[in-house]
Amino acid sequence: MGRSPCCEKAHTNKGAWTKEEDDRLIAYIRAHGEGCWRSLPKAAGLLRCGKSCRLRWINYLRPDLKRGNFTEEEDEFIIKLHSLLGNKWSLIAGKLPGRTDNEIKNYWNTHIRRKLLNRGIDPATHRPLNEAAQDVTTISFSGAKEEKEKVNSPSGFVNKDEKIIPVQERCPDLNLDLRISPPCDQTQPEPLKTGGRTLCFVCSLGVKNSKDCSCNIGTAGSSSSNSTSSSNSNSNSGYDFLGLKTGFWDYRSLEME
DNA sequence: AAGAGTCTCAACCGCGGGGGA
DNA sequence: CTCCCCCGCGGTTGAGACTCT
Repeated sequence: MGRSPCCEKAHTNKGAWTKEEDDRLIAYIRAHGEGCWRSLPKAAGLLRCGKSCRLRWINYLRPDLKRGNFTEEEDEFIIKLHSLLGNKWSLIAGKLPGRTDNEIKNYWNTHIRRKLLNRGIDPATHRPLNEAAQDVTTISFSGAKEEKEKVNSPSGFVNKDEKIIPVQERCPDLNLDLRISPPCDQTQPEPLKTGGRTLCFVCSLGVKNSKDCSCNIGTAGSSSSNSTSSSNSNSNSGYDFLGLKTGFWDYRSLEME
């Protein structure tokens, strides 16, 4: 059972990289370029697996990396992107030149999470913590006793930080918590404008030719007939980013997936 | 000064998806 | 169409650094 290992573990180094290993990796990639990580270690004379080489290069050795502290602007940008994209660290990193997904993920978990909590904002949903207690109906397959625990909890919001005492469930193998709530923010964010034209959020992120484009700039030249969700959704209704019309990604609507 | 506790972040792990055979 | 290989992603871990008592 299980997957075969990505490489011969018995003959590979693990743990922190040495200066010599770094130098070998840099020299090899400078000479041959990135790619084919599987065969790279052998070719470069490294006793590492390809994944480890890739990670080391992308997260630490790449010449275009911006080392150093995150600026306040970057903080806010990450928060905004996270509210829209969730834990899609690679997508977020793609919008922050010189930053890596791993770096942003670590920074989120160590700094921004706490920052948002201090502001009274739930980092997972980007909603006020006390607001989350209201207007959320939880349909739970677990016992009524647990439901009572939730009601009595200060926030009433269910997440892993809250110690909900498990009780015997009616369906021990099935744990589906479905929540229904109204959209958080009924007001639409102000669309960006460039040169007198209004950009939808997708275009403002630099995504080109997206079917989710609602301003017809990013999709200019492409047929609009094949887009049922975006074409009929947007003329006046704000963003339809990834199929969501509200301009605010409500993760609770996705939790049941 | 030293031990305990906490924080940070580089690195690892396992999984899912894309693409070629 | 299916299988297999490889890449890339997100979650997690743990060693070292830092702070507190």
